[in-house]
Amino acid sequence: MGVSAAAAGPRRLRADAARNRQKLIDAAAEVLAARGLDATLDDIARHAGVNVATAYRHFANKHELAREFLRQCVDRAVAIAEQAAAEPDPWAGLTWFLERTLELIASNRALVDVLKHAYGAEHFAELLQRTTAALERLLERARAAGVIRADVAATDFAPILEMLGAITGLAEPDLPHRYIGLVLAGLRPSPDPLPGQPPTEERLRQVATTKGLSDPFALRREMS
Amino acid sequence: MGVSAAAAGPRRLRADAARNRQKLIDAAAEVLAARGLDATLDDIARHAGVNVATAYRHFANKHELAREFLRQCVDRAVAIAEQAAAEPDPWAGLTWFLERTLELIASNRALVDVLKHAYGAEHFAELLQRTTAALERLLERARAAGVIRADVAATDFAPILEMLGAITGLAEPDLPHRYIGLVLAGLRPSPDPLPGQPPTEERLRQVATTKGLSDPFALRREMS
Amino acid sequence: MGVSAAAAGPRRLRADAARNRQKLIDAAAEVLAARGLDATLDDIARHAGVNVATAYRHFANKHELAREFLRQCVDRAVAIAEQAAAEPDPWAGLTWFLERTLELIASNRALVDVLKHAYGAEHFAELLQRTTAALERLLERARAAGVIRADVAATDFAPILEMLGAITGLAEPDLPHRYIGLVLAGLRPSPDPLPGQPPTEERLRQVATTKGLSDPFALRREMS
Amino acid sequence: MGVSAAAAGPRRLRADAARNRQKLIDAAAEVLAARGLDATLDDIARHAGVNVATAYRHFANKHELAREFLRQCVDRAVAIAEQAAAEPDPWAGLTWFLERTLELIASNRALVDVLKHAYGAEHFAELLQRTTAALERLLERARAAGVIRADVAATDFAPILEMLGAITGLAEPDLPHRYIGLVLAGLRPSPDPLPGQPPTEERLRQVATTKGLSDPFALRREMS
DNA sequence: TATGAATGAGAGTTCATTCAT
DNA sequence: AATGAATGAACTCTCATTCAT
Repeated sequence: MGVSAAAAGPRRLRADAARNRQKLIDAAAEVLAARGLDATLDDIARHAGVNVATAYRHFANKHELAREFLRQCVDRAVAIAEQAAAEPDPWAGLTWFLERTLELIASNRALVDVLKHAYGAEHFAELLQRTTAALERLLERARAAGVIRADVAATDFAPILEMLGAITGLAEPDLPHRYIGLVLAGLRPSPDPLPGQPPTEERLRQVATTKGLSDPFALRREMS
Repeated sequence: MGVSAAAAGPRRLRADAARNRQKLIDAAAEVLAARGLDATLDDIARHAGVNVATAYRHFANKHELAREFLRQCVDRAVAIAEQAAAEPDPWAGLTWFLERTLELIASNRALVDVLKHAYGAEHFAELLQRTTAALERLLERARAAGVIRADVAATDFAPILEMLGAITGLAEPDLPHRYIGLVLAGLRPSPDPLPGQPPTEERLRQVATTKGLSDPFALRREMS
Repeated sequence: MGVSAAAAGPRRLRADAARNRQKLIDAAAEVLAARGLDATLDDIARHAGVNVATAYRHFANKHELAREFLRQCVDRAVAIAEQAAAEPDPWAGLTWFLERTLELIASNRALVDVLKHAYGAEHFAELLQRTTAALERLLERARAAGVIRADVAATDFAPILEMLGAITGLAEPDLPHRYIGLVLAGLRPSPDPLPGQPPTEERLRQVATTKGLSDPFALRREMS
Repeated sequence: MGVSAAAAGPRRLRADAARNRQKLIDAAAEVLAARGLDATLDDIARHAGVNVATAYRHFANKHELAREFLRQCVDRAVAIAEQAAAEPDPWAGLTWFLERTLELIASNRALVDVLKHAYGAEHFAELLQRTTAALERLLERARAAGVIRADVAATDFAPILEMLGAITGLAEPDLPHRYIGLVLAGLRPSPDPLPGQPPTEERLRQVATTKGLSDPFALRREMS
């Protein structure tokens, strides 16, 4: 108790600075969602009601700001997985997990959708890593209850979420819901096993870093 | 008759002009695939071995060139659907359809993947429209044979392909294959119906134009 | 004869482009002279009556434009040295060499003066290299005539010119003239030898690249 | 008496404030020497271990801080001149004067060298003014001893130092030394007088303010 | 008094697009 | 019809300087 409770993050920010920082992240969410990764930092800053230079005091560059926003998304997603794991009925938990997570994605869909290209995949991987334990517990119970096919692993949910994420927002609420249903049907016990093996965590990490260029300034220019 | 009889299509091009046009489209495919939508028209033109201004003689702007490329992809996809419909075993036909189409997507994945954000969805819709008849024949036979659930429609395949398309390329060949399997499992007959209704064609068209901004210069700038 | 006479430089420029290119170099001379290396490319371009982007078509960046201007200076200086070497009276030739060269420097003094810091020294070195032969012939004759001290070499003139260059312009014409006289007096035959040895060409080259940072973006940022 | 008696100088500073002030000047010396005039005030302040805003409490702006540093250099140079004037052998005194002064310049050469362009010349003038008396005494004795040409005046040493200063640092120690020797040889008695007259103090002052822009924000922007 | 944060005003560079040859 | 050149409009990022604590 006492003072220590407050001493959390790195380098306690001044009250107004912290406020601006969050305003920027929120603005990033909105602006990036609306206009995609090409939105200018200037616009984001204006939307936040601060000067661009202020954005640069808080984030090394445009990409860092976007990354920070994704980081907050991941935190929220992890919370969802953990809450789902606590659900008594494992199938209900799984359903709830997919729906809530996709709802989260949908609420800033354009953003996540766009960001995935530049560096979002690594966050999906991070999401998975931080989610694996909870999901595994859930799957274990589901398998025990015989409500899910035996050959699905926690790591399968990274691709599954990415797949479903791609159509989240296709139409406000109902359409994606239909395909969550389709996927859930595919997860039911079945005599025909799924082809291949679930991806290893290592593999997902590779995929993420291959797809979302870690250095967004890589591959440029041609033969000139 | 005479020469004029041949001049059917939109403004018969001189042989070399037609060649340049296709060179540009091919270059677009390669360059956009490698560097994404941000690749400059100048680079694409250089890659094609022509001058930028020449590109502008053929395409109103950068976006039209990209669209033209997508149009050619759609043509190839339609051909796949029609061939699938001719397959005697309907389930095999369906499987083959999904695999071939995703293979097509994968082969210029980076491109399609990237373009989807800016104006690709409308092409998925177009793909669907031009595919519906063939797919419907296939589904009809599958339903009759009892190998597929009754509540799936041809229009469901637009979202399904978009979903699977999102992970095509996640890892060279096998990983996507696993989730095609998952989706196919979900398509098998089942007592639990899918939630909601298949999208109408009209709806898919709306979705497409909402998502892929028809005017890429829309929603720009703010209160300035 | 014939067409070939015209085919000189690298990549024959279109007439107007060549004109613009020279306008830019001239503008650079004036603007850099007046405002130093910090003058903006935008100002230079405006002064030349063209758009900044046009400047970028001709020069990779601000530094290349400045370098190009210096290159032209060096050419003119080399011509002076060669003309001086042709002078029958070696002492008169030497005097003439120093005066003309410094006059040249003075005429865009602020520029040279400023540029020296960033990358000019390398041009002084180049100047020397391309001048050495002519100067050496001149010195040889002067030594033979006994009008100059024996221990001065052609390579000494790089530092000497830099020294005198530093005060060229201190006041229009006469003041520098006085110190050219002082240096010439110091070059007269004398029983006391100069300390040390004349610099080797190799050494001058090192000095030049040490002083004028070849990579102007080197040494930046600190411990952050 | 009492506290007030001590408050003589310009606004007696609190002990810690005075310490910060000097820390800033020292940091300026180091940082400007290392990175040139373009070093940011922020970096200088960080190097000094204080905040930028603190720098602004002490100095009106970046340029004032740089000037202050130069002022301290001048003080040290004046001390050298006075010590040289006390040397019994006038030629040895002169030699010692040039060498020590250039050593001083060399030790923060990059700095002096860079600063000269922006506003340093005025300090050379100030240096001269405060040095003239001592130098004149030295020259008087040298002329009397017949070891120096009769037509050199104390005011000639401003340009001479600037000249030599320009190559100080060309290579660590020896190269400049060689040209000090050259200049000293030129100062020896000679039948041929130097061209022109030594500059008047008035003139040097003009030169200084012409060259080192007193208002660094002068001549900016163009016809816009 | 000293600090952390904020800001306005560029600077350099790039690109889609249009003109002149 | 095709090219080389030109342009205007941005965009990212930096810095000297000023507020608010």
